[in-house]
Amino acid sequence: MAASLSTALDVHFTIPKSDTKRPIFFTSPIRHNPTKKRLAISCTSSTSETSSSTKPPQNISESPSSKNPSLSDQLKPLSATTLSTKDHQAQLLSRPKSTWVNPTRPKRSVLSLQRQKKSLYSYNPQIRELKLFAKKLSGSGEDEFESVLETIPYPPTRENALLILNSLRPWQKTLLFFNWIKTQNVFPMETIFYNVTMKSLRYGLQFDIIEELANEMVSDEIQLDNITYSTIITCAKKCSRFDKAVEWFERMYKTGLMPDEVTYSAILDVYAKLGKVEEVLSLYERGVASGWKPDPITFSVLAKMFGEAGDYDGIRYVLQEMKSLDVQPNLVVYNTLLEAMGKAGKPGLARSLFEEMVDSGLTPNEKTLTALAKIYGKARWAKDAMDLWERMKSNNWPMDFILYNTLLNMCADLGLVEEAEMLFKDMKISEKCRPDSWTFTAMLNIYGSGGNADKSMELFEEMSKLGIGLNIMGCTCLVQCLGKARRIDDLVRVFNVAIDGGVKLDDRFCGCLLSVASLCDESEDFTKVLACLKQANPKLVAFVKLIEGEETSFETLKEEFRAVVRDAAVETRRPFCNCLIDICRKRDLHGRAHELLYLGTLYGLYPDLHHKTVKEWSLDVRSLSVGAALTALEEWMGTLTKFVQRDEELPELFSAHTGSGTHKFSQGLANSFDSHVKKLAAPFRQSEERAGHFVATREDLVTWVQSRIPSSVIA
DNA sequence: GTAGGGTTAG
Repeated sequence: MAASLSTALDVHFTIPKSDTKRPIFFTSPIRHNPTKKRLAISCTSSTSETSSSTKPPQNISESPSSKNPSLSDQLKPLSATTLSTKDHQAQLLSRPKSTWVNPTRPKRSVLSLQRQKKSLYSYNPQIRELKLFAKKLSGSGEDEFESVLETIPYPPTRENALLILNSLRPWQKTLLFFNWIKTQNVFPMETIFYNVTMKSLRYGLQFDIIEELANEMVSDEIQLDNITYSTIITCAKKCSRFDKAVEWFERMYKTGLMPDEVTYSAILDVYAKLGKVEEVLSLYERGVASGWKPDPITFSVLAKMFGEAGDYDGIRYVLQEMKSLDVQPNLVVYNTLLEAMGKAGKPGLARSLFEEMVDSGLTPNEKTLTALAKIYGKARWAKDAMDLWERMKSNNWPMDFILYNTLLNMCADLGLVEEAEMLFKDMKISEKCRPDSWTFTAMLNIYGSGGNADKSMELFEEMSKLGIGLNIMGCTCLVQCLGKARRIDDLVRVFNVAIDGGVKLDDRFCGCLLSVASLCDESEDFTKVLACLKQANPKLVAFVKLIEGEETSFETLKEEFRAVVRDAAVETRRPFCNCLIDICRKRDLHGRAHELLYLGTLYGLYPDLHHKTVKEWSLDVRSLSVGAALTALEEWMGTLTKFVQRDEELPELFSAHTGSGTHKFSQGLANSFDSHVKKLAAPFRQSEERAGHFVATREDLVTWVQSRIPSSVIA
């Protein structure tokens, strides 16, 4: 992966294929930077240095083949004057790691340390009337535009036109006005007119038009400056046209223009969003080596990138860099770092970082608190969550609707029903944070997980009244809850409302319906649920019918099961199989249940079900439904019976791992398992040392197995 | 939204 570092950068900076020159620019800073250690951590296969050593020695005197010099070409004078080709090759050969830095010359810059200056506006006494006119123009219809244009209160001089252009929106209006100024021929078009127009186009995500304008600038010989390039690059990024962002960055270098720190951090973010971590680090380090002191925005870009990758070492690197460069994180940087800590699974460090932030005198905003609430919820840190909540209230920290909804999700994670109800009430009486579909989904999750079907249905009715649509997640929670409460008629009603509301039913939802079907005792209910499921997934229902058919052969079952599994989303395959086994057991089709468990194992849905060491054999049923777990236990006992019959060697200990289910709402697989082994009088007992494990000794198990084998068989 | 760069939800 990391072998791509030097090659990828070469490509990005458009080094002609025929040109094998390895620019010195690409080799220097890493070796001399403290981040080398960090690179070594993040590169598992090789570092940039080893990757460069895999390249053939490169001829630095070779002339570039392209007309417009690339960045590396621009830097050619440096390399050409400091080392002859021969010397350089000798260097490369004598040192497998080909990094070389000229000790006598300063490093060549990759960015301009001076930010581009903006021109100052002179005061325009007609500002009020011109802004009013711009507002009128913005609000005019397409067909009125020209007639409104004629009412322009002052002649479109350069300053007047710029003022209007700056106040126009949306982008269609800006573009119309921009084109109109061009036709007036009152003054020559300058870069700033293009920049202002492009900015408006960027709000409208109109990358293609921006690119047209940029090309027009090139052909009309109007200079593109750093503001033009950064606008083009960020627009391409917002439109997910990353290739275009990189392309324009390269073009800038080729024309001989150095990026300033704004353009530079914009392109860093492009590489970051592409997940090109090594490239980002390399660019960052070269910038620093050029004398650049990155600002908080840059660190925010880096932190976000490492957060997305869940890379804790990277997050530490960002913190360390800010410290060593003496850059104080601002609120955005803290927010990004907190989010990143959450994604890297470090709730404790997020907590200390938050305290550090507060101690530094910063006041958390909605985003800070949203990040923390999410982290504490996912980590199931109820105490910290409640402390945070208290502080939010006593300090009057800001709230918005996303924070409210995140807090509700946190309540769902922690099983805090009353607290959720309080928040929900707060939202209803608030001005700005009225409950939306996310809010109701969170509440449906909370009541649904707690098995409160009455409250869930109240929410459902309330949503209908408020005209808030049910989404697929809320629908799934509701159907699951109603299914568990055996309120099948309500379930069908909800299902129909969802269908009418255009909810797109996914495999998870189908799995949920299938599990409800597996719970149904009454065949009438079973039929109703399958009728719903048929609308979402007719093949699945056909397969259920096939299972029930006595005449269905194993071969047919196998083929059709394969098709069902193949068509299902990966994460729903095992749940589907679990539910199908449950359905079999519920309908006394035990033979089918065993066939399905076999097929599920055959198609890899139950990897790691069995584990064997010399001393212990174990069965891990944690990812199985109750029916599937019991089927697996029976299957296992059958196998052991054969072992006993054949007098084969057995380990001292047998164990079954059910898990103990720490979540407040989790339904105990352990309990069902316990009652089943009691029913079978099997010698498995819940282990006191190992939570969530049932254990049996060889002696007890063999005795039990023998007691079940008819004497004729033993004889 | 003062010609340009970074952060919030299954």
